[in-house]
Amino acid sequence: MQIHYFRPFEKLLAYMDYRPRDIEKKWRQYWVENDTYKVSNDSDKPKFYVLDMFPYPSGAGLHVGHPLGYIASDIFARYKRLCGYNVLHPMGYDAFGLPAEQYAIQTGVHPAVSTNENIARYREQLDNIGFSFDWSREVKTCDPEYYKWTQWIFLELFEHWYDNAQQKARPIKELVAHLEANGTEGLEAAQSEPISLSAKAWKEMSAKEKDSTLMNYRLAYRKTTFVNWCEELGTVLANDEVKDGVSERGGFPVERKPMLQWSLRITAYAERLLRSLDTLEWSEAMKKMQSNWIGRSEGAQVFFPIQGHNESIEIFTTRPDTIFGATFMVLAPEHDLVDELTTPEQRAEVDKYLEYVKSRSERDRMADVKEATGVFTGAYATNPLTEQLVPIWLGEYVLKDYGTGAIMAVPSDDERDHRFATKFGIEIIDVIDKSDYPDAGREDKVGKMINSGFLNGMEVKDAIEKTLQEVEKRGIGSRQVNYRLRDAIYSRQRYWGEPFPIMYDADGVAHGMDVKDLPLELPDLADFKPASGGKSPLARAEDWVYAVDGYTRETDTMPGFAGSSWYFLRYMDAGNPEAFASREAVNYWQDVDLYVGGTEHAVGHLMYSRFWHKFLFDKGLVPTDEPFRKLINQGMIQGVIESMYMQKEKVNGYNRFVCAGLVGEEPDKDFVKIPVHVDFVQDYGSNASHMDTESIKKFMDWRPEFQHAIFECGNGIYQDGTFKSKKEVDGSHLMTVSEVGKMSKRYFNVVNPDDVVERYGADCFRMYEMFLGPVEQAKPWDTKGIDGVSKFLRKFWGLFLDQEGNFHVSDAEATKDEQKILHTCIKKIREDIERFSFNTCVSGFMVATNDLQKARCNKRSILEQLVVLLAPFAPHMTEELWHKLGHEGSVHDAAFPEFEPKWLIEDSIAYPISINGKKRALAEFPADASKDDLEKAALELEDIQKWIEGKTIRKVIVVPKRMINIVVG
RNA sequence: GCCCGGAUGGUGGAAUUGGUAGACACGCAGGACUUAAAAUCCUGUUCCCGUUGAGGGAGUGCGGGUUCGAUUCCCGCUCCGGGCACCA
Repeated sequence: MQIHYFRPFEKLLAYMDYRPRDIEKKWRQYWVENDTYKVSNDSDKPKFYVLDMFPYPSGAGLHVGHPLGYIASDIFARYKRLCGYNVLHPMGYDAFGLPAEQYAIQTGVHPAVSTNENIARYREQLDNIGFSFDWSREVKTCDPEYYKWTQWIFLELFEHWYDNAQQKARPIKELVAHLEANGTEGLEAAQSEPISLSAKAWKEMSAKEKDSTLMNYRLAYRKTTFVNWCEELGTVLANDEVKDGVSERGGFPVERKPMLQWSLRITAYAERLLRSLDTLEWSEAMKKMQSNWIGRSEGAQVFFPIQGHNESIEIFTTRPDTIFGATFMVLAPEHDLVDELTTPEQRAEVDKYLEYVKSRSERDRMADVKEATGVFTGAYATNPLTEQLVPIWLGEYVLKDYGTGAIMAVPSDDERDHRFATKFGIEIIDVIDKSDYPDAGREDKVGKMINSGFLNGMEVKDAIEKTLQEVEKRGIGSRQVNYRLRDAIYSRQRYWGEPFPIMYDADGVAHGMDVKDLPLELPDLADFKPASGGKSPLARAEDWVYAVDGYTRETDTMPGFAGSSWYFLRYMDAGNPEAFASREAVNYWQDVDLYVGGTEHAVGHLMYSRFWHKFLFDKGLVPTDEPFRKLINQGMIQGVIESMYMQKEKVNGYNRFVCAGLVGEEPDKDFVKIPVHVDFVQDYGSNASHMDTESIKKFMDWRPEFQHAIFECGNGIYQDGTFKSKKEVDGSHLMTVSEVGKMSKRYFNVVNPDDVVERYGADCFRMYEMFLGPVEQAKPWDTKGIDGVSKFLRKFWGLFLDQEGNFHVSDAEATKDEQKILHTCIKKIREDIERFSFNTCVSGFMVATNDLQKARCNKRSILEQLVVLLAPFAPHMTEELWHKLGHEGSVHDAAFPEFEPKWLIEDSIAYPISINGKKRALAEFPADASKDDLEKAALELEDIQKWIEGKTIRKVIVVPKRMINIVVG
């Protein structure tokens, strides 16, 4: 049949031929059969390590937000591979965690079972998207073969201390040797609290005493810390789970309770963690967050002697200059000296206050600063410089774990101290005259000292230095560097985590297990509820706890960040039974070149991983001091949340839903928002979102408890299948509320990538996720726009087809214009991938495809290069085209196209010409025109003449190859 | 409360180093093809005034500033998102 020339039918054939479902399935199988993505540790090529933050496999499965970062990193990994690198691009699962345990408590399903099911589901979903992961290196943190090494690293931390002089971790044995020889003399160690000890005293200690002394130095050690304890739930809660002093789940009272817990001495590494931030290619924001988290401050440690006691209160201040204004002291309510200090007269009031503070979460205590709370202990301390007596108060705004848990309060120069003093009528002495700085705030470090004895007349900066000298001279304190960073609490009273490889002997002395006995596997349990008295569920497994004669096992488990602090190293040599990774593997892969993940891990995971890595570096186990060279943060993909207003009170026993247009100014008073499945809502996500009569019927089928409810809108009232009209209009138009928020089961707005892939194909899904916007940015998901990308892919496919829809490319030489289209595209893709701007890559491909279609180009020399260029983005389609072009191997082993600038050289350039910065004309001038020529030519233009007529030309700015601006007055 | 981000047409976004604001898409409107629909192609689409295809004004959350020129830099706000140490 002869087909006459008209596009539509011809195109129809072309598009019919592109069947993503068949193509994608075929090539995915081919890749598996050919080990296309298997990576060797033995290669002549330069290495490149692209890593994603591994997911926690939740029961809800992946939604379209999860793969965003994975797609970006996959594109980058594939790009690097095409550029000739040996690319490590692995994936695994952060598989220990609370949700699985919670689920187990509710349903009795063992966390291992549900976790494995979830992992299987994740794997299916991931496979569906066509990632280039080397699955032979998969890790699961809950796998004993994996957590064996988590336990091993913990033991290494346990067996080391930090030498501040050498600035590195050293074996405990060397510390013991030092103590035996010299006691604490000459010892510069990171420690919980300063102790001094003679060699003799050390030698005379009992095993138990030695153990607790060493705990003062170990990098993994035990100490008492405060936790949010919920008696009713029998467990410790995260700050997140505590709302207004009660548990979010159940509303039970929560109190701050001291507990003996394992901690990691991350503070020993504070300075190094801070300093090496400079060497990282992370966003400034991310570095700043880390640096703020570490919170280095220089100042003075000062001791305030307590009147009538032998002890002193140690404080740290960054403003020693203001010491003459220190009119009172505030201790954290948990401070060790509180009990001792409190006078009998104040006892009752102090106890009442302590009771109140117990119910306050740390978050509340930091957030509620408007209203100061506190109580007087009845005791006084001596200000060591003024020798005045100052009252000692307790206040919840001072936190036990920050600094020394005590402050000297200077109401004149500290906002919170001022609020406190004002409320309780404590004396305020102005010590800085700020009259030269009218804009300065209370806490600004400027002005001249007054009322400050020997400091009077000095500028603040000099006064700080002078006070430091004076403090040291008088022996009442010393210069000190303080960090906000706290040691990481490492114990969890949970089941689903790594068991500690620790056993206690009859004296309660902690012993690390022998490495050959690792992994210490989690015992099986039928009941995952916490054991009584704040004990971990593991305490129920008595056979396990008392398995070794004379010893009891630690029953707490490790926290979520344990397994995730080193997983990137395991990928280098997954499955190695001899070591966490072989020396050769670690030396070859070195570190992660590109790490992609969410900002929500800004301080937690990223800080802990860096700390562990530095420790392993000290041990010579890894060759680099930092694990993640470059970091890219992906934004969250949000969903549209649609809800209807339902009146809180029922009407004649029926629920009443009311149009958002009818609820008045303060809808929250009388109405609650009931989330509606977004699929039911017309025009969802817009101001016009509404439910018509059909939508309401669907809603009632979905939520049968509302089948007799009243639905009222401006048009009328709908109930039990009948619509009573208020006007002439028939049918409901009930407005819903549209918000942007988390994609979550509870809002019925989750979009499963499988559904999108099924409909449009994985290549389309991948490119659409990228096309949505910059990877780093949060953005709402909307499937509506996906047609544009789908159309693009079919158009691209169409370039390879003749008018009959047969595959046909021409071997004729490409024209200059065609080369220009190609090389414009190569340049853009190369540059944009390098700066992680994947959304603009997609538009670059669209532009090239549109241009080539217009040029009716089907030249092999052009299209073949474009196929390789597109391969990282659309791996399946390009693989099909590559083979159709006659190649044998995979397109993913081809070479990435090189950019040749010669094709983009222009003879002339279009210059915008502005008058006073406003564009008035556009004109082509030769590319090599001089500044003077450009100025002259611009002024002569007709369009410009009318603007400068009768005016003075004050200045002409010519930026060659850019623009011309004429300033007239 | 503290720390870190973000805000550009009806929508997602582009503008890489201070130099043509709105690339590329979605949506919408009109047209071609079709018995019709789908699909596809073409044209238009920041807003306002004006209009023959003239021309002009405003404009990147709000208010100031620096500059020949500001989405971009500085100061002050508003709103939204993330983190704040046991969610992962």
